This record gives sequence, structure tokens and C-alpha cells, in this order.
Amino acid sequence: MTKRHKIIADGWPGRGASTNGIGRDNIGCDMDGQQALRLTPQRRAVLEVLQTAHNHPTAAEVYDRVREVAPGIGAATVYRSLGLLVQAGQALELSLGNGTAARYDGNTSRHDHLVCDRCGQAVDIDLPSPVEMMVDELAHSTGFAITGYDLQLRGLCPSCRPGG
Amino acid sequence: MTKRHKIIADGWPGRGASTNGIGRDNIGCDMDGQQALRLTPQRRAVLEVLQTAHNHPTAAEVYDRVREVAPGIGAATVYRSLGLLVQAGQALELSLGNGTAARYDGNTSRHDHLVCDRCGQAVDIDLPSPVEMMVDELAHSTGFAITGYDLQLRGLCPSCRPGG
DNA sequence: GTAGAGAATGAGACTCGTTCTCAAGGGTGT
DNA sequence: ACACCCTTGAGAACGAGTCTCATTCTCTAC
Repeated sequence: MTKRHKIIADGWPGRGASTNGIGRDNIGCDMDGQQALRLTPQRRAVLEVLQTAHNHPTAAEVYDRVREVAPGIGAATVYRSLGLLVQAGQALELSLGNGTAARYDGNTSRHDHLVCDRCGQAVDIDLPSPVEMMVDELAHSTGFAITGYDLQLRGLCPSCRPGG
Repeated sequence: MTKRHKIIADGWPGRGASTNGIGRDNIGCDMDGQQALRLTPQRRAVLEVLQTAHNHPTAAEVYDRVREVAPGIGAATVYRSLGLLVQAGQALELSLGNGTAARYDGNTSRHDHLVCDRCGQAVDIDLPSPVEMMVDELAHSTGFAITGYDLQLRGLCPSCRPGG
């Protein structure tokens, strides 16, 4: 999947194409000739859950929280919305490497994560990443066109540490 | 899962506890009072597939290759063996962050990976990792006990690049 | 040699996360 | 008004991985 979508905001009806013509904005990338992606109420709800979550919810957690706002929403819609938001650059998908469900992050600026091996919580790392410096060298030596990277540090969080 | 096992080598019978008493060695960690883990023929076959693979096979690929040597082996045994070998430090489990199956690596020395977004191939990175330098600082600022890290760079391999 | 304990196996059912399919609903442009 | 197309929700389907269980085998003690 390499397609990106534009996002256009809409209202809050029930089933079907959930647009009502009230307000409209693009939050995805623009002017690339690609099909616009509507920010339907369902998608907006998913996006708001992501942006207000201070942890990194799984799709199932997003689904639960979205249902508080939109009880009738289906799981497929949540998964679809998450995928579209990630494509639109409005969310990040994290695979925290512990074999569990993917987690999502409303903080789309480049940052790394520190994951607790025991409880699974993930915290953002605010330090500047040291990886940048090796990208050019690596691109040259491997022939890869490097588009990004994921750095996850693992360990035990303060409350899971033996002495804490 | 934090248990580690010792591994003791065995022979190559059929079903059941596949030991025959011919030869025996430990390749896991030792002298820790934990239960020894036998290197049964099935487990040895899994280990050999990992060590001879130049790519990073998925569990399903390992299963396929092991069946060439041991046609009767079951999927559960392969999954169990992979998990045990990872615990014993004889293999690494990679989650390459593309939502696909876990991959395994017989090269157990610490190294990073460069993953092609299109074809999924992963190559080892031989450069010294720049992440070490931030570990201490991060442990101090977050309170985590940092035990390791995973760095995966993403991009397009030479044959998947637009111009190649 | 024999019995008992314990470990490992293979088959298949099962769980879980995710994607796919499809009919229905609703907005949009003409 | 109408046709077209997008989006939705429900549920089936899928794939990866785990669990259960009867069976088979080794090891140890007697």
C-alpha cells in the first residue's frame, strides 16, 4: 500500500456514506491528483480517539473508545479508518515487536518508542534520534532508497522493574 | 516469557520424546539451575534451517524447509521449537513492522535490519549501531531498565527502486 | 527387565487480530 | 429526479500462532 488520500470532513449520520455537506476540509496531502478521502464522522471519531489518547491504543482499544461516541460503528470501519488515517499521514502504526496487536499513535512527528517487556506500555522518546547519521552511509553501501526507520527500545518500565 | 533453557542434543527417531542417547551437548545457557532443553532432531532441524538460511524466513517458511528433512513434523512443533530456540539465545525473532508474520534470524549477534517496503526482503546491517550512545541517557530520563532495542530501516531495495 | 515419571511429539481444534465481501444507505454531480 | 459512487455495518473468511490431548519415547529407580 503506497497510496495516500486526502481527507474531507463531513457530519454525523447513520449508515451509508456518512456525509452531510456541513463543513469540509482536507487534512491529508493535496494537489497530487489522487482521490479525496472524506473525513466522515466515523473517521473523525477514530482520529479524535487517537489524538486524545496519551498511550498508544491497539485497534481493539480504539474500537472500544469510538463506540462510546458512535455505538453502532463496526469493527471493519475502525480498521479501515485506521488504515486510511495512517495512509493519510494522520496517524502512525506501531508494531512494537512483541507479537501482539498493532498500536496506533496520533503523534505523527518522527519519534521513537520505549516499550515495556512486561506490561506492554510504550512511551515516546523525545531525544533526537541518533539514527539519522547512518542513513546516508547505509543508503550508499546497500543501494536501498531509505524512506524511514523504526527504533524501539525494550526494557522494564519503572513500575515493572524488580525494585519498583 | 523470560525463561531460558539449556539445550541438549539428541538423535532422530519418529514421534514422541525424540531422544536416542547418541551424543549430547548444551548450547543454551548453563549452570543456572533451570531445566535442560533437549536438542531433539526436530529442534536441530529447525536450528539448521535457521542457520543455513541467508534470508530471514518466517515460521511458515521454516516449517516448509524443515519438512524436506523431516516430512512428518508438525506445525506446532516448529512453532514451539522456534520459541524455545529464541529463548535459548540460538535465534532471533524479528517483527519487521509490516504487519506480516514474525521472521527468524540464525545470526544471534546484535545487528539491525534494512527492510524493503515492496518485496519484504530484509538485509542485515553491519555498521555499528548508533543507538548505544542514547541508552544510558534514556534509562536515566525515563526510569526504564533498558534491555535491548530493535532498529529497522525501511526503504526500497535496489531491484524495487523505481530506477532499478 | 519392568514400571513410573516426565518430556516431546503430531494432529487438529481453537483464539485472536485483521481483511474481505456484500447489500444497503446516503451524498454528489448532472 | 436520477444514476453513480463512496461509505458503512455485519459477518464470513483468513492467516498466524497457541493450546490440548493422546501417544511415544527416554531416563531413572528398583
